[in-house]
Amino acid sequence: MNRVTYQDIQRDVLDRIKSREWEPGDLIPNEETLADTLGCARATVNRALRELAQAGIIDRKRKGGTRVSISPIRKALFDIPIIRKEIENKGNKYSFEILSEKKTRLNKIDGLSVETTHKSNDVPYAFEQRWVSLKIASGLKKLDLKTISINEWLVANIPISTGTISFCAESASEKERKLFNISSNNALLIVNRETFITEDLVTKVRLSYPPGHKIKTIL
Amino acid sequence: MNRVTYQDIQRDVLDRIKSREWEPGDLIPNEETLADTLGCARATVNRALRELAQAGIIDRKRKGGTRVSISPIRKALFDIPIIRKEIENKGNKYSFEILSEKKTRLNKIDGLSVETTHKSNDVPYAFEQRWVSLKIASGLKKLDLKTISINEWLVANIPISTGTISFCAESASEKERKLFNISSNNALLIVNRETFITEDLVTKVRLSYPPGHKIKTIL
DNA sequence: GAGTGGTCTAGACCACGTT
DNA sequence: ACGTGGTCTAGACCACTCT
Repeated sequence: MNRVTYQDIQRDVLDRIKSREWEPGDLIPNEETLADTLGCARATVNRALRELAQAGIIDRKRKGGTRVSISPIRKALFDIPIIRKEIENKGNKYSFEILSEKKTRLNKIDGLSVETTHKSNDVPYAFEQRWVSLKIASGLKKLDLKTISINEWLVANIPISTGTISFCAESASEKERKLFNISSNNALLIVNRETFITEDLVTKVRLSYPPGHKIKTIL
Repeated sequence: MNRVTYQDIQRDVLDRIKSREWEPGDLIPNEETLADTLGCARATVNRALRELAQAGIIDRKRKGGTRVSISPIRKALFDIPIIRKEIENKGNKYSFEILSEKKTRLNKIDGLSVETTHKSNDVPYAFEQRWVSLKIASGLKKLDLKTISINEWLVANIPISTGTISFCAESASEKERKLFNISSNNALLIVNRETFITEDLVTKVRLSYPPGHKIKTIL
């Protein structure tokens, strides 16, 4: 007699939804009933359903019960990798080159503006324009910059942060056309990121990828 | 005497990481020790840490213990909205126009290929090229197509699915240039999606957005 | 007021991975 | 072999929200 696991319960519930035994909008049995039916503790049912609710498959309300989500919010979870790892995971050699570096102010905050080219097997892979708050960058030595990229230094040294990210498409600038050696198809994928530590803007990045680059995920 | 909640524990752990009491790579106390220290049950600590691990803040291994993540995988969670809602949320009027529709085969499966323009206040907002499996599309009446878009019908009627999504940038085709009325800056943001129900490809979509369109999220 | 999910507890056993 | 996290249980009390 095997125990019923929370994953068993999730499979069971998903199967019933797929088979349309429970349709979108339907109320499903409450935790206690399910626990009795399935022969397990209520806490186990709770964990199974809580996670399904997190995933947007079902909606739960105290007293209101649990329903199959009517318009499940499709959520896509992206991993934002360190570019070095992204390249090395493909079995290629990573390198980077700092094109320029100067002090600038952004929103009246002193910072450092840096332009970097990330390369895969010595071929330009992405172009990065970054501003870093000086308060943060002060911990960043010239020596470090020779060996690791700013972003990697940041993620290794700044454990927790929040921020925004957005994707868009732009035509390549003259500089980018030269860098990526492109002519006709000049549509670049642009990723913009802003990172904050408790209200303070730490760094702002614009990454551009050459035509053909894809960012993938699983729904 | 208030009970210690799993959220209290999460705050406590995050504070210690932010204050660098626990630095990236450090081993943190095991569940039992933490439970004793904080004065709560081990299960409560477990839930708190399990969720932080899901979020990529810490890494956990049986026997190996729990460490502050060295290179926290930055995860970005996107909501994939129904285009109609995306437009209506901006306070604009949604409409769509079916440009073409014909039977085609994809990977030896019979299906329907449909091209649709989604409009915001009657201005083209996105161009959709979609293939839908006929097995699925058979439930989709001509009548339905007049009132709701295919995608909306699908999310309302197909509760569970998995799939992939990817972003890239492409130059506008002749058709897209005319549709969006663009000339010089012709970089489009492209979203490709494939949706499966238990191994079977249900629908495959390519959405193109005109220059300037952004897809945003919070880290 | 009553029903439902949300959470905590104390104890137990198991699974994995390091040693 | 042993230490750690992973999970289940049975019971309890609480918080929300619908009627």
